[in-house]
Amino acid sequence: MNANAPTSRSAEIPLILAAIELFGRNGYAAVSTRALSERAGTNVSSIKYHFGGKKELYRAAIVYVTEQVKPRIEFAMAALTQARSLAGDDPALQARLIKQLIDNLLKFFLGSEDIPHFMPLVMREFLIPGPYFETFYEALPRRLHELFCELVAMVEGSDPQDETTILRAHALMGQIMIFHVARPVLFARMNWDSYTPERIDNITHQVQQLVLSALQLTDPDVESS
Amino acid sequence: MNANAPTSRSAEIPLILAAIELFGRNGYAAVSTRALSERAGTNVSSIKYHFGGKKELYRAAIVYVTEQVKPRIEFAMAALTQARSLAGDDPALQARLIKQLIDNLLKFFLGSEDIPHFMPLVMREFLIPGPYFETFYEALPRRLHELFCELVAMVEGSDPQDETTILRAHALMGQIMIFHVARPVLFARMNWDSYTPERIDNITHQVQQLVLSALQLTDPDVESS
DNA sequence: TTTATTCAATCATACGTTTGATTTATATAA
DNA sequence: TTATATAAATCAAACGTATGATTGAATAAA
Repeated sequence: MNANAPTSRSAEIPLILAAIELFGRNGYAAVSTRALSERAGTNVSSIKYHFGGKKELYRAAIVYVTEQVKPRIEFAMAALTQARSLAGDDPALQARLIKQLIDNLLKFFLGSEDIPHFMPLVMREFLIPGPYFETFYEALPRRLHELFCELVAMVEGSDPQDETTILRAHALMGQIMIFHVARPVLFARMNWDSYTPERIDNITHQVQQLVLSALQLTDPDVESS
Repeated sequence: MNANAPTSRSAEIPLILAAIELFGRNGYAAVSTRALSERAGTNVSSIKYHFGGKKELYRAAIVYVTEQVKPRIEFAMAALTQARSLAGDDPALQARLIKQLIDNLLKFFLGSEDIPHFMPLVMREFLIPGPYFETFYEALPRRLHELFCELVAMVEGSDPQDETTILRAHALMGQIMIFHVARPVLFARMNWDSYTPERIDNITHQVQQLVLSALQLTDPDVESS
């Protein structure tokens, strides 16, 4: 029983990776089974054999991405829960927690990560829900959203379930998300064609300052003028 | 010479409206010429006759939407330019200007407007640029972006062309945009299925407070506690 | 052998486009 | 007004192609 024997089920992962890439770039309808199998280096019929059809391959791609990203979110949730008990009522610690989270999220959304090509697919499902939105929503955006609500509730001393808290957290998350979502617009405006590390650093700093300011926190790492 | 005679060229507008609706809802590749012509109540071949093909119909839809929305943005730009000279250094007036703009934008993005169905198409082009992104970008998002940068620059006393100003304005716009863009996520989270006027009011209020706070302005319409 | 996987070839269908005839509108002249 | 010529617009039908799905033989592994 060789665990990484490439013989059996060898076409499944290549097909899923091709699906993540092509569906992410062009959308479901614009990608043909032939294009998928060609990118994966397999025969067209392996899609039916391994998954049942094009739709099921799309679903498998979403499940795959979800399972890749889930542990990170779980980890962040756990870390936050732990940090929350430490941060307590200390505004400086709260501010650092928020800065850290913004930094992580922006690197996650904008940076070239180790799992390279899955973001477009995630975003597509995020923005234009497909038939498997539920599968995806429960595992990813919901957790992320709850995470952010916990933070806002902590700072403002409110209930993380409150409508107001959720709306405010949602709005603040928009400051991060828009840099991924409206990328074409920002790039056209700035004459950019990629997010370099320096640009991400600058964006991170500006967003951190805006969010801290919005939450009436002062940055503990900058002496006030 | 009856100006509104429905006889000649009567299939053009219905086809464009069908294109705005269907392309907006399902994306370019997922919509067939037959579906378009059926929705418009015309024959398939009128697409070739009036526009040249499916691609050109898509372009016509973008141009149409652009021309519908452009005057509003021009008007808002003019109003802001005028208001800016009045607001000057008065933080209270600046705050009211910002509140007003946020209110307008959220109503525009979330509310059921007079031109009812074009928002999904606009957003699609916004998020996933098609071959006619340039046409669209110059007329809409660019103006909106500049508008917001002007405002931020006014409040912070900075140059509207500065990278920092643009990034901060971009981030703040995210607080508004996300309520349109991540609509499926928010709805799933809140168990909503539409933006009612009350919900839009609440969202508007929260975003206004967050943006004012981020820009270190106090709301002139609320006495501080 | 039995089972799992790949492959070239084929199926019916849906696609965007095109055709050629037909209908409708407009203009001109008696 | 009516008749007629020209142009504009619509239509049913068909074109060739690409699609997702499927087949059955071939290959590999247990």
